[in-house]
Order: sequence, then structure tokens, then C-alpha cells
Amino acid sequence: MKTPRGPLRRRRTAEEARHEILAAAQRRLAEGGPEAIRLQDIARDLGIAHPTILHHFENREGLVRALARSAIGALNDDILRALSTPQPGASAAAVLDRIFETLGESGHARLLAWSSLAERAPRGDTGEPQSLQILAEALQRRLGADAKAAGRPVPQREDTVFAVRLVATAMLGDALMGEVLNRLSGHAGDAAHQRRFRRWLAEVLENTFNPAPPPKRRVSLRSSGK
Amino acid sequence: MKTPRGPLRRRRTAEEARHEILAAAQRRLAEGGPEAIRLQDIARDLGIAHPTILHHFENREGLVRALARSAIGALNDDILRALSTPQPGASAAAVLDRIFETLGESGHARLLAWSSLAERAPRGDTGEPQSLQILAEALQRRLGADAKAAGRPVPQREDTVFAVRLVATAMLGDALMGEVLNRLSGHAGDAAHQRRFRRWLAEVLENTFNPAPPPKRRVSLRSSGK
DNA sequence: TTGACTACCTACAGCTCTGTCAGTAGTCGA
DNA sequence: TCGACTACTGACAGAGCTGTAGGTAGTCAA
Repeated sequence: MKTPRGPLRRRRTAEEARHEILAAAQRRLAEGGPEAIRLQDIARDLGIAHPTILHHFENREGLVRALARSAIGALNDDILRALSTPQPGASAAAVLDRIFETLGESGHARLLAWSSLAERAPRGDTGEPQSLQILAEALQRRLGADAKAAGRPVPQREDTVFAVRLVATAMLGDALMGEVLNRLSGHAGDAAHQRRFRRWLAEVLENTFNPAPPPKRRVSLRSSGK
Repeated sequence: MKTPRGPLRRRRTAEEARHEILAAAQRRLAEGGPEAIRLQDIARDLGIAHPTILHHFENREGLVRALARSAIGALNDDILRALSTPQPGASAAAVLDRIFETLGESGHARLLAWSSLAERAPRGDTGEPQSLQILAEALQRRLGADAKAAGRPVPQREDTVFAVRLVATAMLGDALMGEVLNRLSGHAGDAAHQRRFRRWLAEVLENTFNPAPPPKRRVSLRSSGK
């Protein structure tokens, strides 16, 4: 219930304030629907007055823009973090699992979807410019190393880019519509089905880059635990 | 300019009216962002008064629900139509192309995304119940026939379901974020890149079901024309 | 301590959007 | 032709939201 600290009013630095406001807005957006970004609600969540938000972002539009801009960055960080996971030799499945998990939990996928629906993102040059390329390069390095280690040819660049793109789109679709798709395929409330799907996708990708050495169709999964 | 026909007032059947209103709402949604569903705007588009909409849908919520419900059905129809494309032996690439194309053009993907963002869809039992299953079955029949013809084993059921699911998620992600993803991978405004991506995805899927007979990595595409 | 700066506040204005109400006008069957 | 039914309308009310204005209170430097 918003513990009243010593001073009657808490005073943040402008940067802190912007950060907190963005976080709260993102929370609202992730939980409620697209029309859930109301200055008054966000302000209430933070225990501040709504004009404070206007003070920091000029107007609602400004807030929304900032939100959209931060979405891409956050998404990127998520994926990069998942890619540079501790074990450098981990299976594609594990990496994918991590990416999907992170993405689903943080509302980033939804946020991104929303902002792209709201047509905020197309603002030309905003945000990190070619983040997917960076991702693709990171993945290319990994795949290249793995391939060399296994004595296979290094995958083509564009294939890697496409793989990243596929994961990105699938991730978005999954985060957005995972439950709905579960229902539509007759597995309502069956989270395991969704997880099996991710595994399957990982296999497909792995098979694409490592054309299945033995005749067994399903590649062995170095299971990530759960 | 709404040509004024004979009578001062046009009177539709209730069903017609609902249909027209839904269509107009969908148009609005596809063009404008998520907050573009305003009764007054929709009414203006149709040249009717906004209380008429309330008359047919009770309240805004009712309209939104109806919209969400229709989204799934429309999506389904789109895909089924693309699947049952004239040439029964057409390549997966061509089918995928058609699906993505249809989906992107009709605003159905965006509509679906929106409604799932707005958490309208999870209304338990509404809409076609297991449409993805139906799709999967259609695809299974196709793949089964193709496989038998080529003397390969019929693919497993769940693999087919997953393939459909992958296409569905990717489709959604692509429809939503295609342009953004183009930008993010350094191919701003490069529609060809997007198309190559779809081809690539088709290949991956084809390879998954027909494990690449000759040693050439890229499966030949019976190009769909463009 | 004092002054400048600015994060933050309360109060209010104006607008827009949904929803209600009571009446109007097409349409169809008797 | 008349009556019932109901799609449709204009006018209005109420609520909620964004944005403004002017004052308040932390904080830091001189």
C-alpha cells in the first residue's frame, strides 16, 4: 500500500521516473488489453499524479512512442541474453526454450505486437537499427563454430538470417496466440503441448542446419531439464 | 458520397446490418490501430447513426466479441481455401505463398492478433472449436497422399499438427511484424526479402517431411509464378 | 541559509465516446 | 389499407480521459 517514507513526496531523478513509468505502462499493457494504457491508471499504480507522466513524456503520444521504442530494445536484450546462455554447446532446443520462455513471461512480445498494431514502430529510424542482424551474426558465429567442430560446412548467411526471422515471428505468434492456438488444435489448457511444439521447432531448425546424420528421424534432445 | 437511393432511409435485414457493421469495423481495425474501433467512426463509414450499431450489438463489448469471433472463422476460411488450391500437386512453397498473401491482405491476421491482445478470444467455447485440427487433417490427407505417391512413409499426425501450428504462428508474426522485421534485418522496404523468407520456410517444411532425397541442399521450387 | 531548479501536486477545463430515450419510417402479413 | 414489428434516427446525458495552470516541496550549489 505504498509505504509513506520520510518525506511527504518522493522525488526521483527524471531518468528514474521515466523508467518507472515505462515499466508500469508495460505491465498494464501486458495484462490488460491494448486500451489499457491510461495515464490515470498508470499513475495510480505508481502512486503518483497523472500530470507527472505528462510532465515527463509531454503527452500520451510521447509515452506510447517511448514504450514502442523500448519494446524492440527489450526484446533484443532478451534474445541476446538467451543466446549467450552459459553453456556454449547447449542444444538449439534449450536455447529456443529459453527464448520463448523469456519472451512469454516478460510482456515484451505482446508489447511489440501491440506497438506494431498501433503502427508506432514504423517511425523510420527509431530504436536499434538492425538488431536482428546483430542476432543473426551472434547465431552465425555459434552455428559456424558448432559446424566446424563437427566437420560440417558453415551455414550460409542468409539461412541464418531466415532462421532468426522464423524464430522471431514464431515467437511473436506463440506469445500472442499460444493459448488460442492450443485451444484451436484441441489441446485447451495443455501447456505441455505448447512445449512439445517448441521442441519440435527446435528439431526442425537443428535438422535444417545439421542434416540429420543417422537415419533416425528425431534428433536426440539434450533435454534442458523440465 | 453515399448515393441517396429512393427511400430516405435504407433498411437492411438485421443480418445484413450486422454483417456490414462487422466489415466496416474490421476495415477500421486493419487500417488504424487498436484504438480505432469507435462506434461513431464505424457509423460514419456506413452512413448510419451510431445507436444503430448499439441496436444490433447491444454494446461496444458485444461488437468487439462478434468481431473476435468472426476473426477466427475468417482466418480459417482463408487457410482452407489456400490449402484446397486448384492444383492438388502444387508445392508447399506455392501453398504457403498463397496463405501468407491472403492473410496479409485481408486484415485477418491483424484482426486476430488484436483480438487476442484484447483478450477477447479466450471466451472459452466461442467460434469454431478445433479449426486447426481440421486444417491439420486436411494437410495430413495431402501429405499422406503425396508421401504414398512418392513411396515414403506417411508423416506422423503430431508432426503435421505442429507444422500447421508453425505456419499459423509464423503467419501471424509475419503479417504483424513483416515490415518491422524487414527493417530490423537491414532490408527496409525490401519485399523480395520477405518473399524469399517464405520460400525458405516452405523449403524447411518440405525438407522436414521429405528428407531431401538428393544431396543438393536446396529443394527445387516449382515456382508459383512471380 | 538561501536561491534556483524542477519533480510533483491539486483543481479544473474541454473533449470525445458510449449508451439511453423517445420518436420516425420502411416492410410485411392480414 | 391498416397494423404490428423493428431497423433506424436525433438529441441528450454521464463518465472518463487527456491536457493545462499555477502552486508546492525536495535537492543541490553557492
